[in-house]
Amino acid sequence: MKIASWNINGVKARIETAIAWLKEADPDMACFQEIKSVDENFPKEAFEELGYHVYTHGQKGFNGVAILSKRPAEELNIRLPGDENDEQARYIEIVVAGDSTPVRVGCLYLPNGNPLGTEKFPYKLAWMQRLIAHAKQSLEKEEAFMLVGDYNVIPMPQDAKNPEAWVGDALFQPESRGYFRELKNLGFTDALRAGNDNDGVYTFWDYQAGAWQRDNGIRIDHLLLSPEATDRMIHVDIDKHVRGWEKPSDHVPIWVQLRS
DNA sequence: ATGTCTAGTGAGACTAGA
Repeated sequence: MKIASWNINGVKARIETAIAWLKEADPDMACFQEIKSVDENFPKEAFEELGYHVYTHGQKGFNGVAILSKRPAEELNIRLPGDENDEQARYIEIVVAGDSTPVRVGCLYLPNGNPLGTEKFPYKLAWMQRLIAHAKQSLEKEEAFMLVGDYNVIPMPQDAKNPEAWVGDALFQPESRGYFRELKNLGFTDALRAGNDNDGVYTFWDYQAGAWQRDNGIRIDHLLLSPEATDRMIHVDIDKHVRGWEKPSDHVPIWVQLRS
């Protein structure tokens, strides 16, 4: 089972690019972030034609997450528990049947948190604490479980081309990195780092200042796998070439193949 | 440090968010 995550930066602007990638990559499940669409306007039919069941949790203007899955959801949960006043659409989770045991996938768009000194940064940290609490509870189920998405966290200096440029940024604060580490240390495996210590592995290149042409990237999209999912991991990769396509998102897809 | 993009509003020479 191939499971992918991709911040598409607007489903309306990205529909042709997304369809081209789905046809090429043919994932069994695709988790999208930043759909920037309300549920009613999400182009479900275009994805259903490719054989996907479509689950969305959108809002007007920005944020928004969606999961496309060839297998139907046996369970669907939206919103991260822990704050009933949080209106931002940043989390959707489904469970599908695997060939042997169920697979639970949470698709998340973690708050950016910039600029520091505003309410945005404490919101990010509070959201991360809620994610840790939810992850802790979910791990107790001892399922093949994964938390995938745009974490807006650069875990280590080697995850940025120019780490010094990110020192004052919410994506690279000690608190942000600390909570990411705390989450991972609950028992998850950072799929990409399971067998790859290389520098220069990125998932995001800014639209500005020729970041893509200079390979000035950061690794902020992550696949965190529970022990049960990690045991079934066959391959993980980043579809870097998609950043060079016409009308690209500023993020690229990252995916993992699990033994079904 | 800043060479951009997306959606929304309302029809911008705009703004917010990233």
